[in-house]
Amino acid sequence: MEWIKEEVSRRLSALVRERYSVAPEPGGFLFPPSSDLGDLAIPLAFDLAKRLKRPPRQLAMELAEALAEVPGIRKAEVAGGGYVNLFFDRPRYTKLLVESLQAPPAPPTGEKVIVEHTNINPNKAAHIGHLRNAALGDTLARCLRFLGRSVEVQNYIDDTGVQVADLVIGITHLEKLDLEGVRSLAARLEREGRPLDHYCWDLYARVSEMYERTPEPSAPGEKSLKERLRGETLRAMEEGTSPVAAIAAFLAERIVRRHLATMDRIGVRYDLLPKESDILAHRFWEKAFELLKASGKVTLSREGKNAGCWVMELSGDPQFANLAEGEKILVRSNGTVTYVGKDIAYQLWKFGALGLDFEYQPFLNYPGGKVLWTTCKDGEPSHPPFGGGETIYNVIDVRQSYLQRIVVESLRLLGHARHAEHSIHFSYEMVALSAGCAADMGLSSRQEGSSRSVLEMSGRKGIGVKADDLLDNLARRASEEVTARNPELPLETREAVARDIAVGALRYYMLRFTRNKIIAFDFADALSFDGETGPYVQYAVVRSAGILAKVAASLGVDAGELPGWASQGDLRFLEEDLRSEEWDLFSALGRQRLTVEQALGGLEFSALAKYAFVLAQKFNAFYHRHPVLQETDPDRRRGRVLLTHLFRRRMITLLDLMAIPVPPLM
RNA sequence: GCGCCUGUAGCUCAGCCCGGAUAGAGCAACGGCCUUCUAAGCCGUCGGCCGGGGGUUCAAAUCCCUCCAGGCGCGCCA
Repeated sequence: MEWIKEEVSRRLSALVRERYSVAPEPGGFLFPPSSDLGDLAIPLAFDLAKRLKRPPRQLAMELAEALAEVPGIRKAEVAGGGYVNLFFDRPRYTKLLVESLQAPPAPPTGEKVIVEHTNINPNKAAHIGHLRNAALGDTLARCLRFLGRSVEVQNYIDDTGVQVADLVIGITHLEKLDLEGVRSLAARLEREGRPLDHYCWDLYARVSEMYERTPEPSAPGEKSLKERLRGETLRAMEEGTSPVAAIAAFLAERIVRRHLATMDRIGVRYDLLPKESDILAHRFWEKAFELLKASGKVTLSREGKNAGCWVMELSGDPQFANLAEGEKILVRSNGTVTYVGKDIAYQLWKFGALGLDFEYQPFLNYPGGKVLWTTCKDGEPSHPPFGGGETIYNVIDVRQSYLQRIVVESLRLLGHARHAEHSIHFSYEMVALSAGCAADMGLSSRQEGSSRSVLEMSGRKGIGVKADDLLDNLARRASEEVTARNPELPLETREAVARDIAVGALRYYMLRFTRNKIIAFDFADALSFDGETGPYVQYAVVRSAGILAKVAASLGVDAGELPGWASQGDLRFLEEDLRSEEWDLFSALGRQRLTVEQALGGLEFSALAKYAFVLAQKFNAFYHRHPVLQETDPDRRRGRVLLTHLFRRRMITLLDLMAIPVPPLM
């Protein structure tokens, strides 16, 4: 696809310049609605018509005449009001497509990209909203690598925040446990097979309930129970030596490991876990604060509402117009730094613009040898380089847009205009529970009656669907289906296939919606394996393997020899039928790279999912109508084997970008 | 109040950035296809004032303005 587009673009530019004496504009390409209308459509004549004041159809005729000469183009037709539709030389295109399979992947370029995603507070189990974040972030990282970028994936751990503090309060005040008690609780839960993070999900919700039950302080100025407990606990956590701090550290680490296990189930892994406690310990904020003060944009507010706070001046953007006095507080009047402040420091470090670094140690070894590192106090002298990215993607839900804007703006204020340009907030809408789903769970959604109503999940209230539970449900459903179809297989095999299907269904579901659409989560939708779903796509790929295996067996050759055997055929039969399903699939398979580039350009990975689905649909249409094994014409038979092989190879690559596994059977 | 997002078939969504060919899928409903490479499949039928109005244009779901409905954000929380 690429070679032909480049050549056509070149010809068009030259033609426009020489014959019509106007500046060539990078004209777009379209794909005709169906491949019998052509393989590539050029709407350039419409644009020229406007500029030259000539009828579009006439111009299109002239363009078509010139383009018919391009090597690789079989013919050029004028259609509609003035489209030029190009028909590729099908055998030639197909040969090039097959050759492209041999091309080695591009080695990573030196320019480093950092993708930060997941970022779950380590005080409760991951829910399906976190799965959307991780699936998007992971697909982004995989696509960047596919296009040859070198990528570092970070999962930021807020191990010193109020959320962890609240959990600790639950342990110490509701469960009345000390450090030893927590350890034995964790051990007991493990023996019983109950995940610690699931237990904490409930406990955290109980803490919120307790706060709500407690009456407000009677005297003005008196602190509420919540404020008092949080204050005490956070202070103890910061001091770092108290038993409370040890409880917090123990729970946070155990829960992080649980999150990593959950994410590993869906194929998501990380390079580094930067911890908030280490941002504080390595004095990142102090350094960032110096820089901010030196810039003159951050000053101590002496009067008004924000008196006693260090604030950053923000103006010139209507979004910031609502800030009290046009300033954003970075340091509170009690001397503590806000979340935004810490995030500015972290973002500076990610660009290598802070002048400080963390210390590092391995956190765990993934099966297969990959090491996940974490920041720490006394690190190992030798470690891979972290941070210092050229471009940073922060995968964070859309509700944080405002804060992300402030962080980017602060980079600009510090004179890092280029870094500001390369700070990308990859935002997406939340996952909420559909009205029906909420009702099933005994909850009521905000607006009864309205079909679009949803219920926002809330970790604080314990409202939501846990990631593990959804995955378990999917695997159970898949297992039933696999067993119904393959009762003779050993249980172990059936379960392994079921796991692949569960992951495929989940990853596809999380990707199929555009990112600014709220996912109204519904069990019926998420557990469906029919139609536009992961299993539909997986099934097509599994079928392709089945067909290839049968062909290889009937020929008495090894499956590996099939591509060589198949490419010896004469592909001219593809030219015979304009509406050939075979050609339609070959043609679509050539758009893989283009699709990945467009998905990345628009940060819209639903396009990738859609493309995989369309390919699967086309493959289904193809093999239902065109038998491979029974075909008697030797060239067609080889051609169809080639097509099946090409489909399989391309789909495996494509599905890997979304971490959708390809099961050995279904 | 200000900012952002959403509104397309009964339901869930593509298409909108960058205007162009009869507005596409999936689910649901209905009717067909398993003695022929796995029916998680295939084929067909039904279903649309593209939220309303105005404008720009040869051409608008797509661009501009405006209104309506819904969601989110705007903390010395994160």
